[in-house]
Amino acid sequence: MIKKKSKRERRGEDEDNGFAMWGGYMAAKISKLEEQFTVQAGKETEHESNIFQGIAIYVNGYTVPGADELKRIMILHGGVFHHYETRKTTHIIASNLPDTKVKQLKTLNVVKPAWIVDSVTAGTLLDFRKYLLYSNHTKSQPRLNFQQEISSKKTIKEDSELLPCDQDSESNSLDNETKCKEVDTNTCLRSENEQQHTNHCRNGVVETGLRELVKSCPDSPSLVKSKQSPGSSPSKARTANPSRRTAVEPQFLSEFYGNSRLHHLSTMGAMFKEYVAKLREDSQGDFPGIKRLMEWKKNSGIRQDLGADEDLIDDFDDETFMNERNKKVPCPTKTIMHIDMDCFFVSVGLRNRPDLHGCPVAVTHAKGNASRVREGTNRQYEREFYRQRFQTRLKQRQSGRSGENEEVERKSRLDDVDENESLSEIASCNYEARKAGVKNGMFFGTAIKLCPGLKTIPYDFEGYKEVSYKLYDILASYTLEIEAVSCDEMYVNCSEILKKANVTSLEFASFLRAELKEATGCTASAGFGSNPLQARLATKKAKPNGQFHLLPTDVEMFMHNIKVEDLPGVGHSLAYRLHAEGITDCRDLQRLSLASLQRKFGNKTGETLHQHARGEDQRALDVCHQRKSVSAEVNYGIRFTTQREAEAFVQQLAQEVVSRMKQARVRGRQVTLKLMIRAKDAPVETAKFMGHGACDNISRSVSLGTPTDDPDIIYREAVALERQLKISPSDLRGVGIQMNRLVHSATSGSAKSTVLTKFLGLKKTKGENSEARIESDGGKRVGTEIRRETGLIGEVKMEKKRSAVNDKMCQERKLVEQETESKIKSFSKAGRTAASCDHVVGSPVAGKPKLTSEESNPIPILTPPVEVPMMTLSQARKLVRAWVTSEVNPQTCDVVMFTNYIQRLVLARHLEDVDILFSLLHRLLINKGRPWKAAYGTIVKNTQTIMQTVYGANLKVPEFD
DNA sequence: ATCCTCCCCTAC
DNA sequence: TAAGGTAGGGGAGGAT
Repeated sequence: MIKKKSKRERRGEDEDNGFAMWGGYMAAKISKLEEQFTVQAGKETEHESNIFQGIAIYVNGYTVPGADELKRIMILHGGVFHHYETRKTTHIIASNLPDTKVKQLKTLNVVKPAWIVDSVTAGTLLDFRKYLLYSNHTKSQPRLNFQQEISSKKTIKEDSELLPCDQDSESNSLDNETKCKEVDTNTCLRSENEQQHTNHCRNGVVETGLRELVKSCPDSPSLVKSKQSPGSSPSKARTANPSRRTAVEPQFLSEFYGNSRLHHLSTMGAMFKEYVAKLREDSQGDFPGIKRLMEWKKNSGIRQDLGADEDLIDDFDDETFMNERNKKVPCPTKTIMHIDMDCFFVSVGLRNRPDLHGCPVAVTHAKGNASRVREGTNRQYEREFYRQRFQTRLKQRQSGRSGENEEVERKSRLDDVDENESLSEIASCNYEARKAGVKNGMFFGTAIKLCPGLKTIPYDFEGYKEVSYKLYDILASYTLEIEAVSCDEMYVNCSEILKKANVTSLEFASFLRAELKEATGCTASAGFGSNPLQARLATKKAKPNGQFHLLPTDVEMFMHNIKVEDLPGVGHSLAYRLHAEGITDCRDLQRLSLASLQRKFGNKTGETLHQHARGEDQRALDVCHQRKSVSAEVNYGIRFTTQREAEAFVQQLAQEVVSRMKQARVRGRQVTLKLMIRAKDAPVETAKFMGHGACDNISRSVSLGTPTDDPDIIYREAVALERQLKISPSDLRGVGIQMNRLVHSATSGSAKSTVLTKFLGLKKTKGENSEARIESDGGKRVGTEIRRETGLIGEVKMEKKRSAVNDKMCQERKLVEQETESKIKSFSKAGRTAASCDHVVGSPVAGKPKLTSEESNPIPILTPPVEVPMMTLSQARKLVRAWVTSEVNPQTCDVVMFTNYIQRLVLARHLEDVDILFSLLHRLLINKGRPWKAAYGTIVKNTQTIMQTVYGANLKVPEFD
């Protein structure tokens, strides 16, 4: 991509090569930006400017562009990026913060990411006050009034002051009319201009309001949690149909991911694996932690035992000293440390809650122990269903195998909750709660019965991340022989540290844990051993807030009493099977021969059990991890009624997977679709609200000829697989897309994609489809009624052929198209044609092993691909403005580009942005001639097409008479 | 034997 | 109400 880029730059801009985007202005702007990034790609550390001199940001939560990108921008332009908020942080960047969080961030400036982006675009540091996410009057009256007003009139309107602050004031009141969105009447409401001006620079607030409003339009039946102040009533209208809070909603995916503990757990795990790899890459080989440790050791005087530094360790309980003698034993072999924060989520959550000190506390979404009873649910039935299926599977597995099997009772989590009690899960609970029998993963309904005094605290995902960074940063100051396990847990090869600082493992642990406590306010436990297994078991013994070194001489005895379920790799299922064999601890396990273990549990599993039972573990630390798959799946809130809804969701997932692949800089050669399907006879209404209930899991995969990160291809492959399975959409309970057989791109590490280059990258490969569509509309004047997807595809593709000879078509795009064709051919060769033109036009597919011809309905091309728009609204607005003002008549190429971008916004379900852009364009074109207005009509038409595909409805846009 | 696909299991 | 994700390992059974 970089090569192409420079070629383009040399060629100049007047050539309509598809890169000229929205006219000469665009090209000039972009090549300038690209130039910057090319330079930057070559030398990451080089500074482009010092715009952000003296600015230190901390990114809180999800932003566009993301934290990584903002970090890069900051570094590039002389600023500082903090992974967590420190005293030196000058600004917090956020797009969306709950009020409680804003309150926590009292004094600091919470600024929208557009401040950073716009400052770079402007080449100078803009006034951040215009980008404040919340002004001092967070719940300002204007907004309140605004809400009341619309609610009283049952009308939703959009404000013209949505125009970003940096815009000139050419907006006029006309906007107010044209942007009106009706809810249930045809009347539009204009709000007072004065009020709008009050709001003018509070983009965050206004946009949030808008987001909700736009979503409430009938065309996009959405339900977004309203964040209005109490008393404002629009939210009431929303709750009229509460059952719609499913994956059908455009915002579902982000809202779900934003609240899913498991999602955060996973992504943070991956994140810190990457972080360690990056630290290793960037390391200069200096480890200040070792110096600190040596200093401490020196100052702790003659006494070498741990009592030397009372201050440091008096927080720790007796566990700290439990095998104090160990420290005198020299350790000839490798020393592995396993370190793990104690009940991580709770610890982090309790940092600012001294009032809860000593109380049993759990982190959960539950607000109380009430669970609305819904018609058709039957928890006992579901529980019985799970039990029976488990037994059936067990029998299947045991058939053909020898062994006397005891019937062991298997507990279900549903056992201890009554019909109306909360099924919200406990993500983490502290040791006070554990004493009462509360466990992680338990339903709140169960937990509160076991521990009536249980206090609950909310999730704080940003807090977890912040503490994790501190944890990793501190550890990385000692060594980089680290294997990240998760956000709060890692293995560390300590051999070097102990040798260099001449300390014992437990001295190091004491020092380290005190340091961690100091830095994070949370306690950690550490275990040492000569391999990861031993270290891990040692940690288990050390917990909570302790440390333990399992010495080689003690391993044998130690292992005897370890329960099988405490061995890593032994979970519910294997533990059950072992128990059924009468094996409960490692002593039992040791009595079995390797061969018999392998016979019973499989080769590898048997061997692992055999070794682990003896405390053996040959595994080396994986310090530079490379991922093997990327996936996104949702098994919550999946309630579709139509195939179209299901496919639209698959498309969102494809997009999600792609953005993760891009971040990880990988492409995949295999697409796997994972579905959860309501089991036969399982109740339609699940016990858990929006849960998946009793399901059958199905996965189907497909190999591609070429590794891809194209959302379009992935989407089509996934949908092809889904169709093939012929599942009623209403029975779907979970959907996932996984990419396997990854190819890691070696070069892109330094050539990170940027806001604009990502955007452009898509343009270059994807321009042809939308161009075709434009041709089709412009040329044939297709009627206004909605075309069926199938017909559309055929049409589009035919038109595409014709458009290939269009002399407007740029050289480069033709080239790309050829490439695409050849790519397609290679797919066919691999036996897969879902991505090919043939398939798309609906003709039977030749040489297709899996799809029979009658199944191969054309898959709607929801092209352009659903890339999350990588340009901020503000940037897009500037470009539109520049486009219209710089050209006498619109160029086709630019129309294509703009349409493409708008379509992508629709696919990414950013209707609010689409709306704003249309209003802007409409306003700018009012006094323009016919060509411009025709172009506008074309853009609208093509947008409605994609609207139909995604939402099944048109978007209300301003029109010319 | 070895590979592939479709599971299942485990861990956080 | 509730936010049941995600990566990796491995087994069974069929294809080569």
